[in-house]
Amino acid sequence: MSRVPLRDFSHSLPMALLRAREAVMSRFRPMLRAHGVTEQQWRVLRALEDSGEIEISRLAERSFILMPSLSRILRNLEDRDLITRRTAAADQRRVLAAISSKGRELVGEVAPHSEANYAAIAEAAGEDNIAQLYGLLDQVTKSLEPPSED
Amino acid sequence: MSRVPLRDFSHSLPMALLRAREAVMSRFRPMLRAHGVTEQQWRVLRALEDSGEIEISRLAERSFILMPSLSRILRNLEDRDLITRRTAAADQRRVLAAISSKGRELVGEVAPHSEANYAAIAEAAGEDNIAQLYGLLDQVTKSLEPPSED
DNA sequence: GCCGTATAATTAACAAGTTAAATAATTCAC
DNA sequence: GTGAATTATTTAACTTGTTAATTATACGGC
Repeated sequence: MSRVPLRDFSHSLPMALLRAREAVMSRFRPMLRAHGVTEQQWRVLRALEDSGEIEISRLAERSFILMPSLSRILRNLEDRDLITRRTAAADQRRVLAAISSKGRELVGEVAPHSEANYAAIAEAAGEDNIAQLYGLLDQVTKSLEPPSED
Repeated sequence: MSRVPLRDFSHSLPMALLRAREAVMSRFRPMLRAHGVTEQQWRVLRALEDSGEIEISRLAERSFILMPSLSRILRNLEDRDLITRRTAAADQRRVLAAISSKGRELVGEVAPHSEANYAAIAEAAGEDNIAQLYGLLDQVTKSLEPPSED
């Protein structure tokens, strides 16, 4: 009575993705920490600088952070005067967030280090490997997304 | 005075890896939840079934969970009688963990669903895309790991 | 045998992930 | 216009991630 052999534990796709992500992020975290921001706080600041004032629901999509987490992160960043929040005049359910000048300053300080890290990573892993990886990740991600309901 | 343009926000490697992982995990989480385990608890149970009784430091490596998190997870699983813990006779600093019969039962229930999910994912994304992705992830991960200090 | 150091595991403290519930404002039907 | 259903955000509760500190045991030189 052969038991169904479980997939070799070390070869699961979620684990492989987690490992790769950790390999990348371990090169960023110390630098971000030195500037007093977490990975997610950095994602939010970067997204806000990109987008300008934006509804926080859309910010959640762009930064790929769930609303409950984002809510806490924005409270933190607001308390540190790195962002501002205000309710939209037209629809008072909506909240608009924007990066502050202090926030922009911080991004300006961190960005060069971030770019340097990306360059180092590209060099270590090989530009074309990275490019190929992007393509494959995008493709697999899209193919796994739930069938759009229209 | 052109400001250094930041990498297009939507195209960062950590984000791409995160998105892909989420696309995969969103197909597992509801099923695991229905059986009362989190993703990480499942990783631990699977690793323990694979390895037999094992030092928890090695368990941390295999399940890719940091020791403080693992400590809490093992307490939880032990409270639910899904695993057992004992200190090693030879070196009392070391703790050995093992899956219990109740834990094995749970794994037996969940495993078929897990396998079915993997099959569905492979079908949706394409077997060869997945295989190629594994290879690339492994390669990039290895190339980014800190130079071994020997 | 004793002391300093190293190692294994846990605990602490704070941030974030996940699911569900609660709040508040808007819209739509009537 | 009033009330039910909908939508945006926040809060709640629990689990995990991350870094630092603490505890307990083992080892090595003396």
